[in-house]
Amino acid sequence: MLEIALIRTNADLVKAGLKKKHFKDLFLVDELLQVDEKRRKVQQSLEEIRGKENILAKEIGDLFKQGKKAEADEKKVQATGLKEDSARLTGELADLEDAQKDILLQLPNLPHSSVPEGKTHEENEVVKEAGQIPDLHENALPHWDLAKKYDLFDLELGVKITGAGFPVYKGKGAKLQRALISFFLDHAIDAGYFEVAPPHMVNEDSARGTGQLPDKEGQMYHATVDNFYLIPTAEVPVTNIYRDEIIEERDLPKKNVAYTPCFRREAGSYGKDVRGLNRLHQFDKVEIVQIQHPDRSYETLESMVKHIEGLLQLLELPYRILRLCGGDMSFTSALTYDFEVYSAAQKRWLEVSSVSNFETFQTNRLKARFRDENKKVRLAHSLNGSALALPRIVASLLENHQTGHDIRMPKALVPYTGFDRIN
RNA sequence: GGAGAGAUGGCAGAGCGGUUGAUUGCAGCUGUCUUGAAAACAGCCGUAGGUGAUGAGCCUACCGUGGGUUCGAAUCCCUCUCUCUCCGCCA
Repeated sequence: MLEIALIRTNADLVKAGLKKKHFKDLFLVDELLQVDEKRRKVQQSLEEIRGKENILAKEIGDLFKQGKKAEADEKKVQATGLKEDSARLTGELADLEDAQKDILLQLPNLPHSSVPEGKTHEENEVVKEAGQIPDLHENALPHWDLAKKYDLFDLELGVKITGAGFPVYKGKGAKLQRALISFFLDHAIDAGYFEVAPPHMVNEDSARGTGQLPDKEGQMYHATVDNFYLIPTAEVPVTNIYRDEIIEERDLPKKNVAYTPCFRREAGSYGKDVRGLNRLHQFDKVEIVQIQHPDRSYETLESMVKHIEGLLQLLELPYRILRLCGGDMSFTSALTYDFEVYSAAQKRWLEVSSVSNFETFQTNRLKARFRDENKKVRLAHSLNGSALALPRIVASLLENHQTGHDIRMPKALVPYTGFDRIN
């Protein structure tokens, strides 16, 4: 959620940013300013009346103590008269506040100045491409066929137990999951992240805090009896650790890493995008989250990019880093880098990580703040990134490292898997 | 799931219809003293919104949540949530 103060003082800047993000309803900004002005007027009149009511109430109390009942009753009549006005204005104010919030929730975050112009993913900027794309033999198999050949996971079995998009990992496939999770967690801990294992379900407040609600409830599984949501990413429970908190500046940055399964309904997906492990309803992911001082959040973003890049290098996968253009960025992000690995048998790039700086967009809604050197309470910046999401890493690991008679494991992973090839 | 008790500022803990945004203690901050520290003493010490200059000051709101009663509610009534104790069930 954008800060109203910024919109009030820099409406043109806000509009320019929204335009870069290809946000259509620019008129909302002016509408918001009008509502805000009206709201403040109503609030002022209401507070004036409330002030009078408070004074009267106090006077009545004093009169009663002095035993001057008649005078007190007279004041009571006055106070009752004020009540009508204040009740009316209270209702008006609540409506205006709702209207203001409603518009505010519709406005996406403003893009950072380094965000490239553009509307679709085709205009994303390739910042870097690295690693060797393997020259596979002709009968190289896509990962879903490799899974059958080596008995690594079974999607049909998942359908029987649950439904489409819920794979059953088996044997070395299952162990590979466990190995990757430990591998990712250990490297994050080495990089100074503090591990947390959060709940896999969250309440409504948390879902609202990170922006899944009110808009994206269709994306989440909902346990209606208890009104809990299955998390679509660890970002939700981990970032909510800092909801309604004020952090001392010396305690920044807060660096957390968490492994969780992620649950996404992914309504409307189809075709080659969902084949094999390309898109699932349940998958495992290790997520890194930071709460940082506004002056240092972009350095932090770069360090997160470096961390993720290091993981891909250790896994010996060909990858590229994209800086997303304004139109392709998420609603909440100010700057996003996507990481893609090349899946050599499918011959396509698969997104395995997305790392973003949200600046104060999330923390404004979360009320995640810090106390700066002048004792002033300010909104912190929040950042997060996948490090990494497992299924597509597995897909690309299997495809890129297949030899025809087995699949080689990258050296860095062997201590975790306990085997150096799948055959 | 059943019965009971409770939810107040960073923590502990008063208050139970009228200068209570809230006694007090601890923690924290500033000053005096000290070479420095400790101790002692004095002062400060919640958040949000509005208005001011992103200052001072002033105003309003907030004592788990949402309603209600009243001129006035942390204090009374109702709803929900959560915590604790006991019983039941259980990985």
